[in-house]
This record gives sequence, C-alpha cells and structure tokens, in this order.
Amino acid sequence: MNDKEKLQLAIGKRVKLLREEINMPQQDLAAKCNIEKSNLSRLEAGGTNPTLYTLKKIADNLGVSLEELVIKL
Amino acid sequence: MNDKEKLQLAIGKRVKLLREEINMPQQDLAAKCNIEKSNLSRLEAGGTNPTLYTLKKIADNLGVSLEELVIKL
DNA sequence: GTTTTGGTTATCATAAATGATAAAATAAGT
DNA sequence: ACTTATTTTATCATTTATGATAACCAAAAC
Repeated sequence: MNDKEKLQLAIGKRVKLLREEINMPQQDLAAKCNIEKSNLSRLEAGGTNPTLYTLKKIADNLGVSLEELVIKL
Repeated sequence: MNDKEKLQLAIGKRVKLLREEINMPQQDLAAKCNIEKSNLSRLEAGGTNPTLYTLKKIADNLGVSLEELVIKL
C-alpha cells in the first residue's frame, strides 16, 4: 500500500462519510456533479486519483468547501 | 472562461504564491515532488487540472496542508 | 418472492494529466 | 555585455481518470 493508494482510500472514505451524513445516494450526488455513478462508486472505494475539478464539484454538491472535503488528507 | 478553467487558474496562482513565499524555485519543488518542472510550470499557469495526488505532493513539499493549499478554491 | 433502491464491478473508448525532452524567453547578478 | 538561474513553451508518448453502458449484488419494502 503506497502513499497514492492511501490517499485515494482516504478521499474515498471522506466523500462517503459526508455524503451519508446528508443521506444523499451515490446516484444523486453523481447526477448533480455530472459524473458517472460508477465513477463515483470507484472513487469512494479508493479506486481513483480524482482531479481537482472532480473534487470541487463533489464538495459543492455536498454543501461543503473544498477545504472541508480534503481535511486531514 | 468556464468553471474548470477558473479553478485551474486559481490553484495555479495559489501554488505559485506559496512557493514564492518560501523562495523555492519551480525546479526544486518539482524535483521534491517527483514531477516534471514543465508540468509544474503548466500547473501554475492554470493549464492543467491536477489530480489529488499531485496536489498532495505539492502541499507536502511546500510545507502546508492540503486544506491550506486549496483554501478559497 | 419479487419489485425497488442503492451500490458494486466490469469493459471499452475517449479525454486529459503526466513523463520526458528540448528549445526559447526572462530575470538577476557580476 | 555576458553568464547564470529560472521560467515558459512546445512536442510527443504514456498513463490514467473519466464517460458510457451493462450486468450483477445486497438489502429493504411491499
């Protein structure tokens, strides 16, 4: 498990946590962000190294700032 | 100028500002991050949509947290 | 038990970030 | 002016995130 993989897992968990806190399904969040739901699923599972723009859209639609999204990463 | 481009310009300026605050040349930062100096140049100019891992390496080597790096974006 | 609902996994194509290298431009210092 | 350091720009190959679609799994509802 390298740094990159750890980071991917961490951001994935963070997104999942914030999303579940507001009871928003993956598909809803994905739709709002204009990303594929399968893509979001992989992201939350730590399977991708998302770009800044993807993270920004997720933060916006979760109602948090980008800082809050990447906290402790 | 769309949202993505604005975001790229914003992160670029932020990296540049933080880097210059500690008087670190692009090439030094790039070397520490194991990224190409040309790549960093483009990033600071707003020409790329960097991945989370790239941003994390940059934050680490600038001596700031990821939150601090993406502040106000 | 069979519909929903939410989530996962798989595959392939496409777009784009990055690696690698080189050349040109700019600034700073001597 | 000349040198040196720094940055920018360009190009091409490679890697990878994402788009798009489909099939599958799990749990809860009914």
